[in-house]
Amino acid sequence: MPSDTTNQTPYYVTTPIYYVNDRPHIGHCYTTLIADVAARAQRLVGRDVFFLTGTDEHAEKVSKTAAENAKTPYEWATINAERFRDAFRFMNFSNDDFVRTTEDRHKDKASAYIEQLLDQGDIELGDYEGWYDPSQEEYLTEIVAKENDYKSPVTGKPLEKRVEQNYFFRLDKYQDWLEQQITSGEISVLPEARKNEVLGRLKQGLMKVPVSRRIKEGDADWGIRMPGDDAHRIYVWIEALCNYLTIVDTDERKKYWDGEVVHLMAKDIIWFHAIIWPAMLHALGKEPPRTVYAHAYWIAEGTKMSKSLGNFIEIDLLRAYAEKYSLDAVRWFLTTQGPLGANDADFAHSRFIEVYNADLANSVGNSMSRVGNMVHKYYNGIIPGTCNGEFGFPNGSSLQTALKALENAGKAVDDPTRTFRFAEFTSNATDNALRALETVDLESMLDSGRSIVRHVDEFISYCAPFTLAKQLDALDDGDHALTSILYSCAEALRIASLLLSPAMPEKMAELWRNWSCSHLADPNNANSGFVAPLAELARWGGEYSIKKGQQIAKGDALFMRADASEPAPEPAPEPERIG
RNA sequence: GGCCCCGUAGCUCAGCGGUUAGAGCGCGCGACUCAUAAUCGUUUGGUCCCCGGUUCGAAUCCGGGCGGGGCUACCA
Repeated sequence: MPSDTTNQTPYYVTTPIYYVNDRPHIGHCYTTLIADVAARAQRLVGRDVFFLTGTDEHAEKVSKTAAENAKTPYEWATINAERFRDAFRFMNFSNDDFVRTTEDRHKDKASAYIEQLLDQGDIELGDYEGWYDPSQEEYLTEIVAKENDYKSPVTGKPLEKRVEQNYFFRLDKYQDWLEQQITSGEISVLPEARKNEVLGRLKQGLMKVPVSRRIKEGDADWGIRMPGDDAHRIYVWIEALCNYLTIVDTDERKKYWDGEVVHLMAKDIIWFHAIIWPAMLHALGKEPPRTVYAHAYWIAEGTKMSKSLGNFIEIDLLRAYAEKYSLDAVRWFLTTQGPLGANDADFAHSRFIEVYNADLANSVGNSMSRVGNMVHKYYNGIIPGTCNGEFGFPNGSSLQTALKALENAGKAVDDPTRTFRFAEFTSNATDNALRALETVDLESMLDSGRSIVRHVDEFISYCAPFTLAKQLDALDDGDHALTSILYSCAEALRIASLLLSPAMPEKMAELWRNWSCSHLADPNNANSGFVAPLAELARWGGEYSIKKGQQIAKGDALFMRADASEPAPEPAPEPERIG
């Protein structure tokens, strides 16, 4: 998509709603972070964005742990939902809403959807027969049961064959439709590896899926009752999926479901999102999601995270990293080094430092710092003039003058015939970023921003404005040349900063304050929204460009270089918490 | 058991039939000094997991193997 047009389709991005009994860890933060970066990027583009996350609260175990902690299920869920809210606030996520499945706005609509499916015959009563593991209180599939010799994989006790009456969703009716939708890409299942997995499994055939649970003696009143049958409640998973629709199923928000719907999640729950949910939507007469994107997992210092090892990277460790290296650095590391593809990614301290120094301190931060410093040093921080960003062409002389200065100083000039076109370069980078964004390729989107930074660094080394600055009196055109060079560096970095801002909103807002750039509705609030779409903000020499006379303050280093020999941050000792 | 993915430079990965296989990072060297001992240039570095096959030609397609990982529907 060329940068001079703005996609007007509303953009709706979701994360799974998180199981309230979990403690917020890197996995929850990562999925929500990529949703946040995508949402911020789309808002920057100028689209109408709705970004939803929240908590899934009607699980049976929630009422159990609540009882163990002498709380009602709702009180317990509230305490834990707050932990997610805290974690997400800390991560500076820009979600437009936070759904709790215990809210009426969700329950009422979810219940209505199920009722509709019942009325239509898409949900019907039937018998569920399976191998029950009494010790774990769960059913195992025939295959799993057989593999374990019909014994509990956990306790080794014999499994029981049980029959239970349940309501079933006729998923089997939608096999052909699903296959067509996914194969054709109408529902885009990403990454490709996951799409193959889903299609492969689809070929094995679909069964009816149980969508209710019989309410047992002594059960807490928790969850949503099956419409028309108080003996059952809606199975949490089925009810939970409905959140994506319930929360935007209002007059004001329905435009988001009619727009581009993108569901993000980790790979373990792709089946629910790529198969069961689209089939339910189709049965309800709603459009399926446009994109179902399942990322892989984080591992910790080369080791898989597990409950038994207790090595989850929890929010407190991320807080410790943010404390030391800044939150935006953490966001950058997670976004660019994360498991967005099919392979798992490693959260390793040495890697964090490497990436922090290479990408942020030495590249983005340093480049902005050196340019700011030169404007400060040579022009008292006031941009003396503008430039079209073209160097080395016949009608210009700035680069030639700069090279002359190098020659006068007895310095080597590598290739005197080089040319630079910053307007074109930054516009291409912007287009590349937009193209990457369409497939949620955030790493490559952000790299487009960084490519501008690299280009600026290369340009500075090539034309050496600092050498030129020492000969302003000796060269006729010296001042004009220096002005052109510094302006172009600053303007290019300004455009780079826009492309980097979805991952690092606070740091880029800081740069804009230092450089007096008015991109934000409120310069002091990085979350206040952009004053224009990217196509206008990023136009070289356009309305929002750096102007003659604009103040460029040196400011503090955005990312101070990290010392690799220092020990890795550790989570602060945790204050007493329930759970 | 079934199905799927991955295995390419020290690390992370791109390339998926066609000139001497690439990028970023790291390492070494040179240059530079505006900048956060940053930057720029450049070198080094690879039986493209193994064995067979198809082809004028394979990292790329096919078959088989080895190694790593995933999914297999009621924990969420």
